[in-house]
Amino acid sequence: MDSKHPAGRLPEPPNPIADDGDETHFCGTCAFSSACIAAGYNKPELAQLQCLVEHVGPFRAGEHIFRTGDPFRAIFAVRSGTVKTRMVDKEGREQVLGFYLPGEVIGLNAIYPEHFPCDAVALDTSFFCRFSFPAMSALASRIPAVQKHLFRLLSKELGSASLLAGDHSADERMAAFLMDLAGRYAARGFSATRFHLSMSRGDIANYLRLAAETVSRVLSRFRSQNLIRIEGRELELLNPDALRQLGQALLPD
Amino acid sequence: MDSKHPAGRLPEPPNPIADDGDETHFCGTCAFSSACIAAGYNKPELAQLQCLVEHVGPFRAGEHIFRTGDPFRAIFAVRSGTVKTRMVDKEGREQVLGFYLPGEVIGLNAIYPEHFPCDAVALDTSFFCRFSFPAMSALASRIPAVQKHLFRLLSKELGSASLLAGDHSADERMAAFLMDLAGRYAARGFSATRFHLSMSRGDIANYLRLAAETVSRVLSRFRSQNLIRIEGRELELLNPDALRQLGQALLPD
DNA sequence: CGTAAATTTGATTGGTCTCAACTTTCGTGG
DNA sequence: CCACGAAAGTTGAGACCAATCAAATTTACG
Repeated sequence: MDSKHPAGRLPEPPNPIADDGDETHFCGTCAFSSACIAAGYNKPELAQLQCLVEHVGPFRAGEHIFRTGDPFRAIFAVRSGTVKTRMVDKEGREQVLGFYLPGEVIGLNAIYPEHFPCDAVALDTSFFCRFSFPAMSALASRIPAVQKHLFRLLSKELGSASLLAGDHSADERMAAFLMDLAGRYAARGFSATRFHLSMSRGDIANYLRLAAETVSRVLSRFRSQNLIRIEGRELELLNPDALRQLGQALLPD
Repeated sequence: MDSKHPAGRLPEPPNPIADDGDETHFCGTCAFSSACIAAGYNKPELAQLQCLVEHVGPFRAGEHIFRTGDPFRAIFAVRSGTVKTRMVDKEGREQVLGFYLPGEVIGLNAIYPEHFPCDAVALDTSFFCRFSFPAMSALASRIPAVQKHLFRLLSKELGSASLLAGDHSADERMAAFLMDLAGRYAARGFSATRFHLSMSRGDIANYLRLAAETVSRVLSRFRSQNLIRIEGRELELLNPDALRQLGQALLPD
């Protein structure tokens, strides 16, 4: 054990799987929470919002939430678990487009083409809130706050392409990736310094446009620099400031 | 003259600057056309749509349409000219996010942050239709087709990040870039095989995450392979099929 | 417990960047 | 109209980071 830390094993991090028994907490951290609140928990409109939501799942690791070419009928908020979206070109090469954590929304890029342009694959056992898009649009017409919320969701996703931008080194991209995940977990109320990487090294590499071997090497280097602790897919950020510094060119602010 | 083609100079391509005297044609190719049509050219709503549109310009090459941090109040449809959007990090390094041609819309990524997250810089003398976003939202609430159109615009832009995706060779990225431009010009009624590159080699390189020298080398190679003719910024695609083939991994379908 | 998949680590290769020099284009003013 | 300087673009040579190839090891799972 070359780690300077006492424990031989990383303790289990808090499991970022929403408690099905705690609707209020989950909804409070969901990307739709402000829309739901705007609709009014105590107004008749809420009933309509509830109407168009359907809880779906579980999906096991590797199962598809939707597939490329499926007709677009709904968007999905991740309720628990993790999802990757990906495209597969005709030579069979996979391209990972993004990872989605509890509270985040998938499927928005299907509105225009009216068919899903990518696959969504569960990385963990996952549950979702399914929002019928026609019903959601109709509601948005009647409740400006819901419309505004949808515009904001779409616009927000437009701004999140920056991890891939620029010709940055493997270290910069990896540091930015870890800090991005940390920030997104923190935004949903989970630990920002200890979490589980639901995706494989290969998926991370693919997403960051690196080779899987490079991801492994960078993580090893970060560990030897005491920037992180990592055992398998359990991660602890030991020096978030240094990581933020490393990835600053790719991170917001 | 090492070219096998008879003419010593490339003829001037059709100038993709909308004819101000031909409103109908421009609006027919604008990204908002279907919204305008949906609003109904002969209904009272059209008056409202006209109300919230303001023609702005000219902006000369190098002038800003908006700057990072400006409060978000409107989106802009390019009426004529070309625009690049870019972010500048605190070390002063520029990152080109995209190029926008006549009929395309800029500013959508500012809805969520409520401030523009990037600069928009004219590459040509340019004119715009400015759409007040609050007014547009209000109209969208009353006219479902307008709302739908905004959703589609936003979603479409989500799907257009693919040129940057993947770790592809300089040749693949350049070929895909040229074919993407060609397709977008064609969609607006301009020539798909002869057009002017309004952006510098440096801007192309930055956008494609290459060095300017690499862009220059790739274009020279394409020329020597008779895939293109290029003189300065005047471009002719001599073998679009081969270029599409080269860039297929990055192009839709 | 055994096999396949994932991960780590090492050695080598290669494509693109960097540095550098030169040419061309463009805008400006004499 | 031409001269001039600055910016943009081209081309070459060498260096370097990450990809690829290869192999050992660990982990996951039936």
